[in-house]
Amino acid sequence: MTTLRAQKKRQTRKSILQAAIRLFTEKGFEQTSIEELARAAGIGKGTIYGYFATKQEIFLAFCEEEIDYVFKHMDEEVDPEAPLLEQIVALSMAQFDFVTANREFGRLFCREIAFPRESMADKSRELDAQYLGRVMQIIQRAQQRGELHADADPLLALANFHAFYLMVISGWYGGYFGTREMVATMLRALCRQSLIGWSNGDPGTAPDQKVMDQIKAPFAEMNPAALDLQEDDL
Amino acid sequence: MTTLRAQKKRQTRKSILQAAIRLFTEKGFEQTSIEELARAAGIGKGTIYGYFATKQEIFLAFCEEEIDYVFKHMDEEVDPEAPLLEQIVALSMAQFDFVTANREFGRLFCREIAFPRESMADKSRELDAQYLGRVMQIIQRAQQRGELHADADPLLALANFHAFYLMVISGWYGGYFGTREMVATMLRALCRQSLIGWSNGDPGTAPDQKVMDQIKAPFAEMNPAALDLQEDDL
DNA sequence: AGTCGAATTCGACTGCGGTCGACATTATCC
DNA sequence: GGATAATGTCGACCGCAGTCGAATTCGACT
Repeated sequence: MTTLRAQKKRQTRKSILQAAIRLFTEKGFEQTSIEELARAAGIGKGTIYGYFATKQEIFLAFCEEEIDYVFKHMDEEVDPEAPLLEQIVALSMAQFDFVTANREFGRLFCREIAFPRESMADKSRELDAQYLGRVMQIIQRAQQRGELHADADPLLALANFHAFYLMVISGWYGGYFGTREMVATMLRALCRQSLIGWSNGDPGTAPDQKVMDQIKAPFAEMNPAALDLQEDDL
Repeated sequence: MTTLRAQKKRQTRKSILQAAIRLFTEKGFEQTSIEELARAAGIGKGTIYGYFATKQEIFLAFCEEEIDYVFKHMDEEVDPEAPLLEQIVALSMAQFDFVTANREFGRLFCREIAFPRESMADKSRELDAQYLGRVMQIIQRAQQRGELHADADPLLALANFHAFYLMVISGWYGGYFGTREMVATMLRALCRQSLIGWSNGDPGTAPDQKVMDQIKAPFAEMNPAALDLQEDDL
């Protein structure tokens, strides 16, 4: 018995999401007010809060829709028989491209995923499970075909690669890696280095030294220079 | 010639920061309104915006004050002669303890540091340079005394360890690591594993298997289960 | 000292996220 | 089918971050 009420509710929820997709894409998340969204969905402002508790929650629902779409394509782009390093880098960079397609959007997304507020933790975990699950799959396949040590801990490997992914995105937003190429190079260098400890045989080609130098340039002065305290207290 | 104006300006800035430290500590960042802050600092609301462009900026300035204080103590706790693994873990966990002393505060801090908005990028870089600089120092010392391969790239090592730090904090906020012990164990396991590839000789004792199992438990079902798309479109 | 321009202070005002309680619609029970 | 409870809907309203222009204070120059 799908009651009339339940039907309407689903319909309204969909209207909101469709309006969200349109407006967020058109004018961005922060630039779209709840009132606007409600009007576009053909309902009153207060009604929205019967479906989503906060604006952030609408954002996450929006992401879910988008990311479903993206992952469908992503799966086609990663060759399941390529070396582990290549698969990891390809998948991570695909995710990176999606996230940073719109800088502003990506920052909000990363914040919500990496450091979710209590109330969003479940939704957030659900979302990056999409990504983590795929990495895990890649790792397990690599282990099955003997590319990874048999006694290597897959979960530790997953955490390892996920850490690198997080770091390069953070570095991108922090301005440490200015270009996509630098991000890719750094990611690959990190994964490769760690695979030396994890894998049997050659983990992959070394990173491009020119790009690495480019990355390093701004860190020239980071030796012991970080300690200059000001003294103008009281 | 320190003009009267400049003196007043510095004084007012300090009043704001002192009020911020008191109020943010007492009732939290989100619970403190700009108006309140202004009143506590003995000035009008609008005046604050002559000193800080946004509320976030006040937050970062507040963090700066706090973190200066924390780092002074932190330096005393890390033994510069201990094995690299121990130093990295000790420093990272000290930072972790500081950041998560107040869960709410820490989340805002991490978001601002890891994924800063354009306008905050400089301030944000300046802040984590405090942390990164110390890690770098530890790495370089380890390399000098031969614990790390001479041809290991220090910057890559820095990125490597920073990635792990970011990941465990993110995991903590995402609810993957419920306790401090789990965070420490995971961090140590990751660092140790990567040091196998980086270092000469034994990188350190293996992680506590019981805690690792504890961490793994929730991931039992993460094999290929991440792919269930809903089909209620149109 | 007196005057003018620049810097600073201030609170009323705007816009927005989120709440609330009055009202409307649908389900349930006799 | 009619009465009552449960569930949805709505926009006026609240609190707060950030803006703006009028008013005030300060420094420089005569």
